[in-house]
Amino acid sequence: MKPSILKGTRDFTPEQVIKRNYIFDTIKRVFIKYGFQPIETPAMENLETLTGKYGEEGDKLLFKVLNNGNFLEKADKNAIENGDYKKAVPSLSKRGLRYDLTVPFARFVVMNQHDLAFPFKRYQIQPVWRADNPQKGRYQEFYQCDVDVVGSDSLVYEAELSQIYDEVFAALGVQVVISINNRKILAGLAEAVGIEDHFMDMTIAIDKLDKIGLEGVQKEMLERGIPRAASDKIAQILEVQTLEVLKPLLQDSKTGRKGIEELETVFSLLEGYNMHNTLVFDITLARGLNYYTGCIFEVKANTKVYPNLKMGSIGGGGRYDDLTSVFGLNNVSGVGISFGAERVYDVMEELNLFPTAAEQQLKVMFIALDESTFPYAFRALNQVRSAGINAEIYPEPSKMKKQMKYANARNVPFVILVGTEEMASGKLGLKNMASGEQKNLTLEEIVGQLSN
RNA sequence: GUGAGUAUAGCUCAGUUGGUUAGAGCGCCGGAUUGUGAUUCCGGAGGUCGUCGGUUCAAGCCCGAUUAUUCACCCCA
Repeated sequence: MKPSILKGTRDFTPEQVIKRNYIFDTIKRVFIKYGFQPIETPAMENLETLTGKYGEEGDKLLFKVLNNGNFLEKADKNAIENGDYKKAVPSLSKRGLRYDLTVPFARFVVMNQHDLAFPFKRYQIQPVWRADNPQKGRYQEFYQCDVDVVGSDSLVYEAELSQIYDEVFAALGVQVVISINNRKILAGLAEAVGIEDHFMDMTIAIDKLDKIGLEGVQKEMLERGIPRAASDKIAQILEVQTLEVLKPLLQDSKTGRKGIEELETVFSLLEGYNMHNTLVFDITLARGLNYYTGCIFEVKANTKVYPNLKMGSIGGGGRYDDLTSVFGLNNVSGVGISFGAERVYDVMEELNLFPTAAEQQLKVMFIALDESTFPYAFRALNQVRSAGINAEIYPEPSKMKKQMKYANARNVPFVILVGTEEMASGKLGLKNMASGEQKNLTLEEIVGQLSN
């Protein structure tokens, strides 16, 4: 058969894995620095745990796992005959692949609530799966890197999460714009123009602003049943750039005032912190997910610095006051952000931001020239390894040309040549593959040189 | 789920209004050089033109279907 891999999935070459780990390691280091602890959850969850948490669209994109054994026996035959596939699903599949890391985390918190110290700060770096059609920067299997805090509504965490975004992208060398808004401000906006019942429609439309423009947003709002007078007013307010200007406009809305106050607190906590990137209040930031209740975040590569880059958001998050309640634990507030590692990778690749040093792992390769020197070279290899140097030996003493070619293909910085002369003198040939320079040195001298 | 584009050597791609034996660059293998890779020179291998069907004297090229893939919409990281 012809080998192939599934749509939207990828194999990774050693070079790619090394680069991906560079991103993961950088993110992890910052998470740990801010006091977050790692957890892991299974790739598969009870389908029931996942369904209904991401809206109707999300349910469609959930990967469902077919039951084992004779799954037809227990299938809901009525539903199947009536063509009601949605109703038939629970009888055919009791498991699904996780769609994000937040819902499994909420499940985890509820199940382990008696063993956790609150506020509980966790990070989690694992793959998730979505049956979405792939396109640029979008895959069916991809990693998310999440940090969340549950069990506190302190705004200090919003401030910390902003700093985490800032530090990670500073460390990776990507210049970003971190946008921050507050769902309460959007709620206040809906209140101020009298369309509380169309709150969702309004946020979905606003969320598309950078894609379809202000007129497009107005059009979308009209299509979604928001009266023209209200949409005009909203459009007007969306042009507001600062909290100071916004404040009087939302004065009549208690929720709106609270949202502004929260953002002011976050900004004041961050006073004196030396931000490497841009953190901006952006009233047009909405985020589609409707479980957010407070501050919301989104990160994009800075288009002023990289005008030709075409990539959507590379991170997002926010506060959700009641995520665990669907699993039976009420009044536990959480706030968290996520890094889209795959998109960060694509951005860094496009901008050529990976350090070349990260690609080199093997330091030296031994080349034995004949059968009699091979065991000698192998023992020398072990000594080099004992000194903590990454090393290997070409598996057979074949033609030097062939061995050199392999070393070159492997991108090894040094080779050590071992022939009968070298074995007799105890001085091995250390060759620098980049410069071509070659010196005869004792094993001790070689170890000393390679240890630098 | 909806729409558009693409499918030719291991990779990136040419291929004329349909007309002899389908090409290039890179890579791969061998040699120049039996103790030196990357550079140079010489030689070589490698294709059911995604798949199935149709039109035609003749199809890589035209038509239909199908699969894969890319991009966009919806939604999202």
